[in-house]
Amino acid sequence: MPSVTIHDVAERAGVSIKTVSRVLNKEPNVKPETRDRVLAAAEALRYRPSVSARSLAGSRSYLIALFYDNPSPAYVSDVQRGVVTTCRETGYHLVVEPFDSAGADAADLVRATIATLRPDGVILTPPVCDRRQILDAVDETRAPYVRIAPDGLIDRAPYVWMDDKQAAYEMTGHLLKLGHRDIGFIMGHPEHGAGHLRFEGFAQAMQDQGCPVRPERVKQGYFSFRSGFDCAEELLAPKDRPTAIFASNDDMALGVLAVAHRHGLTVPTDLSVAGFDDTPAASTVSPQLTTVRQPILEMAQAAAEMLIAGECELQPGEKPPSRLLPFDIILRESTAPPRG
Amino acid sequence: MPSVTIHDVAERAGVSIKTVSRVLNKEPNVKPETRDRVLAAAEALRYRPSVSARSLAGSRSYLIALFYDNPSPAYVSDVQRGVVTTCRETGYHLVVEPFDSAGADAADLVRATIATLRPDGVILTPPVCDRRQILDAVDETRAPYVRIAPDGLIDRAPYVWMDDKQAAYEMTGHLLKLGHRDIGFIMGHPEHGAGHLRFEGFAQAMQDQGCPVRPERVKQGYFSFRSGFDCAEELLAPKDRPTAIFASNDDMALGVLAVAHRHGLTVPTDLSVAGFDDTPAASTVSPQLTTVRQPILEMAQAAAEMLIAGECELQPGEKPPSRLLPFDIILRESTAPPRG
DNA sequence: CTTCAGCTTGACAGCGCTGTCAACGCCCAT
DNA sequence: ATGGGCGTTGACAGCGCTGTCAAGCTGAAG
Repeated sequence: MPSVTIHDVAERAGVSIKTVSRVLNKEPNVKPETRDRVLAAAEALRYRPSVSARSLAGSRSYLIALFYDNPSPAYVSDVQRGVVTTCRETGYHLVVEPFDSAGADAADLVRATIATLRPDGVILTPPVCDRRQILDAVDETRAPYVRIAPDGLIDRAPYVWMDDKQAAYEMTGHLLKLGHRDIGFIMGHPEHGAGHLRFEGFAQAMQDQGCPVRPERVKQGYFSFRSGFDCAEELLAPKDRPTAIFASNDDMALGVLAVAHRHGLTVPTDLSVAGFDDTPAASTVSPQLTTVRQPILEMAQAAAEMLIAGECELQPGEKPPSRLLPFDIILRESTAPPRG
Repeated sequence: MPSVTIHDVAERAGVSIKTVSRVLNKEPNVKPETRDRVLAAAEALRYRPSVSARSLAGSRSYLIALFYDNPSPAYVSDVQRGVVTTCRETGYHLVVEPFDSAGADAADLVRATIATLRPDGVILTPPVCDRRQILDAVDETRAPYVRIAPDGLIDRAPYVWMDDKQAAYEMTGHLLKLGHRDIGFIMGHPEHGAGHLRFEGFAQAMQDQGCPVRPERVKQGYFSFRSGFDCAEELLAPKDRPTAIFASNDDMALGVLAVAHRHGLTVPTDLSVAGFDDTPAASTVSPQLTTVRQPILEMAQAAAEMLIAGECELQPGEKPPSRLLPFDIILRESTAPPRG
């Protein structure tokens, strides 16, 4: 391969390869003039250090590994873009490992991948970041890792997150401020922690405004369009129905929209609907959905930053760091004051 | 790091590291008994060769790089899963590089990434695989690469594809067989080649059945929901309207559905609608969309196979290989015989 | 003018593996 | 018996870089 090596740069700059290495790694104690010569030579030769050589010789691999298991493609896509954005600034690269995190050999795959790649950091998204077996496997390799939006196990390892409860609180507040008093809520999958937090936020907001949360107004969904549809059917069929419905995610909110439509209810005039996640569909449907935007990209960026900065190489007993990122309440067409 | 090296395995098996290397790389001329001893030792030690060391010492990096620029998340997700599936069987890993392929520094990014990573293969998806600048950049690095569903430049480099024209031909045939004679067509983005091919397939099918393609029935869309919506508006507003509409992709077909709905038309009774791509939304909406499923995952798998098998390391003048994969026509609820 | 700290630089030894090449032993043909 | 071919194995030299360590130099302090 006709590739240019550090040697070529050293020769052209009239210094030793070690000095080139110093300059490229921004090590201190290099005379500015020397630095400039080296930089010029590297530039002229379009020199790019080999990741393999660096990782073999040094203590960094310039690789971040992302393990994920089938969250929505849009979610994964955002995560990847976020991570890569950060990586670009620092010469890092992202290796992706989609896999079945519930499979029998999931932990082995994680161990094997980390062992061969020796990434400087590992990123885990839900639901991978909530599986003990996987966390154990990663721990075993001693590779630094961050979890994105983990559901509990807060003290165990570093993570980045957004405040689901607060977001649900504020969204409910929005509905309340609009004048709604009778609000239906569709819960998320019982095994998914965020679902629970969102309900808590809802309940808290209602309580703070002196609005009772009527049990028959709260339905158990599963984050799917279908479950949203079914819950909405139960909520909207009776004569006595809520003036607004807050679904724990957009897919279910879409189900609510469908049911409202079937029942001849106009959204938002007859019924306000709020979702959560700001999925692409949320702004495609008509009326466009009022929802909560999760800072997915930002969380991913933050995760990569923490890893690359070395913030996740913990001493035993050290408290794992974490970062909280702000969400956005996206007001669109599906919410309005109640009729009358 | 307390990681086990090839040395440890060699010691445990009582052979030289070279022999371990032979066994792991499935080189010939190793006594079966020796092979077994080595394998047992490697197994016992849970040995995993270091990708960096292998790539530095040998001629393979065990890395595949995927460059992509914002096709839909679902598309990218499928591509990645396909590639990774193949990678897993052979100890390869996938590095992803989302980027702005139209940016001024796009080619540089490609060059730099390939130079530092030295991947054994590069995969390019639309629209990246259609940009001359990018192809030139990859060529320059002499890294083997495959394009997924490229739009032309057929002789230039290896690729995998599906027959868009034939698929559109067959889908149109389906509509025709149902009894439709007056079919509207919504074209894709003019700069996206698949769009053109799909139109050709449509036109060909119409012609073969002696159905004239009326110019006012063909609208220029841009693959977006919005553009589909607008085109459908033009198609459906007049009294004289087609009995079926074939949109070049699902997003636009969804737009058609929305317009039909606004106009009080029932799909498929009053209007048949066909899409292309089989996006997730296609089976979520009501009525579910009749569409064409692209073998995205399979194309990605094939691409990785070609790369790993070395089929893409071409001699100058050698004809680039390609693989054609079969699509599926997915018949769902949105198409039916025309009224009366 | 000497001393020593501190800045700047380079020599050198690997990192963990593969490619090359040579050595060894075996079996068959002569 | 002898030579040649080939299956099997290991020694060894790097791959392109970083970490270590020491040398050379400078300038300030004594």
